[in-house]
Amino acid sequence: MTFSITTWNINSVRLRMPIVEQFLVRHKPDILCLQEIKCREAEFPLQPLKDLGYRHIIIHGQKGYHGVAIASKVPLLEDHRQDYCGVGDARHISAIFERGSRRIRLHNFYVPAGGDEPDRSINPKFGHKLDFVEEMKALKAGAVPGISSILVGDLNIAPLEHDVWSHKQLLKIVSHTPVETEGMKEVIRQGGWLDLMRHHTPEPTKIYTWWSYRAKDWEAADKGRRLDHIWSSPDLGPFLDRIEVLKEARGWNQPSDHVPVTAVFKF
DNA sequence: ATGGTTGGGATCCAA
Repeated sequence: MTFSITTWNINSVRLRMPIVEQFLVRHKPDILCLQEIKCREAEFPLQPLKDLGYRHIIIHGQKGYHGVAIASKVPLLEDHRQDYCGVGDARHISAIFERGSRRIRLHNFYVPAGGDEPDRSINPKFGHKLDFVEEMKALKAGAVPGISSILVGDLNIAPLEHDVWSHKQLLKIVSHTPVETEGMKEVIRQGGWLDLMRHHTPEPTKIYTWWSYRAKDWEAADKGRRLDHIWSSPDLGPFLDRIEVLKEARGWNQPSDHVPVTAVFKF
């Protein structure tokens, strides 16, 4: 039995439904996790997803900013939304699903970008990001015996040297500063998570999932970063068949600045 | 060292 799950920061789901549908028709993941939907729950375009077989949809929306959603072909059980940092942002949604005899807890995150200045004393947005990451350290992949875990999302941190186009040039750039990358490594270590993308494609192979809108020619410059992630509890590691980073989606009409990342399991 | 683009929704903020 196979199972596939995609994470994609869509940067306005209403504007980008044409490419969401294009992706789903071509790639048919069992579950699609979206971030930055930038709409309220009532404004979310449910019908096009239901028409493609994604009948189980849960949304944590917000007017204009942030927002996360899970669209699934398999039923979603025991869903909840956690308010990280207690500021009322829609940045997390979670559910349990079943695949064969397995029960899996899925978390979908949109971690704060953190602003431009990597100093919390002058940039509160960077402080918010660090606090958010600190709170994520409590999330344990093996929290409930008999239930596996998958964590996906736009985590807005590129933790490893080969997760960015230039390690040296990005050390003082928000998303790759040591306090962020060490924080993320602690979230992984303390939570007992497995970084599935690096399990499949170890360093020093470069992996990017985001290319800035600001580059004149994103493809020629290729100054990307790995900001989007798929983690799991270690028990699922042996069943990972492949990871697909759909770089071509960055070149589609009216693209997101992030591309879809898919994990395919063979159980 | 600087400025570059995009989206939402309001004429600026966040990314």
